[in-house]
Amino acid sequence: MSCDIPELTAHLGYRLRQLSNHVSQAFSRKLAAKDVTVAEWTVMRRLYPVESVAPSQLADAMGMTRGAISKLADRLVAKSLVVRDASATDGRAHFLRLTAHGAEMVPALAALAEQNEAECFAHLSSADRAVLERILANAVVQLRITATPVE
Amino acid sequence: MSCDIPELTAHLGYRLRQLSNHVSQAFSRKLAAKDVTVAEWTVMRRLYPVESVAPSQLADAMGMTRGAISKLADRLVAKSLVVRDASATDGRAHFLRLTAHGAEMVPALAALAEQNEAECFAHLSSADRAVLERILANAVVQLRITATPVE
DNA sequence: TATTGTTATACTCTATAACTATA
DNA sequence: TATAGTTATAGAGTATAACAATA
Repeated sequence: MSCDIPELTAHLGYRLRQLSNHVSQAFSRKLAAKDVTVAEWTVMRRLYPVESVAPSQLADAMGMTRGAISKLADRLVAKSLVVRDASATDGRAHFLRLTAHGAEMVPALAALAEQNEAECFAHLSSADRAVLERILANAVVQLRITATPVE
Repeated sequence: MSCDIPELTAHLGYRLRQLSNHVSQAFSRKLAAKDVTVAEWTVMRRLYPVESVAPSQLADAMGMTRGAISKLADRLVAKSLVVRDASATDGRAHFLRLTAHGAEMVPALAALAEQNEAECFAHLSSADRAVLERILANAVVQLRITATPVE
């Protein structure tokens, strides 16, 4: 026989992706009702508590290229959720800022995030939930993961 | 203050996506050296132990549309890793099958999967690893997740 | 009519690299 | 010359829907 190859399901990476995709897709469907993608929500959530952020800062924080952030910002501007401000001191620099309309939407979107979280992890015992939280947080530190997930 | 919104990092879904993206992207980079994507590997791994599989079966098993499977198959055929056979009994039906070249590649690709798994989860204690395995496997059952993850 | 599979179209996200304007 | 940001291009993935051939 030629089957000395482990099953796909034997890999933690496979299981992780399976569950993560399910959770993200469920969230994506909820956000779609508000015409917002997960990437757009993540930007909005990051802009919400601050005055404004430079695209380059956002790119670093989210582990995306500046080109990708530019396109994301284009979509958010087209939806009137975000505006671009020119810097007063540096002719090259810009800042992204939530519009009043964008800021108003954040609590509702955050509620969808909470709802998704509740639905997807309702089956976990509180002990399992705590363990999973600890393992995931620790893995992010151990693997030196800095990027914000988008997909 | 307007900050009654939970941090992004407070969500299990966020952490899960962060780790899952890291693991998948690391795997994707390893596979790229062999000019294979994660989705292509998953198809190859599924074809490996069997004679042949219909595109529709593959679509169901992987949670993808038939159109998506068609495109994936096109790429695998273009790379001479897979061939399409016509069914002898049903003029509509086709089957996908690994070429000799494709089958030869599977063990090397499986080794990359093992290597990625080892690198990404080396920091886990064996107890944590067992717990994570149990939690993930149980979540897949509880949430009735049937699709093979691709991204 | 229903089913198999392909094809067309469109959208999101990704990356590299060329480009503009400014420092 | 280096930097900030945009834009162009290309590729992989997603989905819906139209289509051909066959059952």
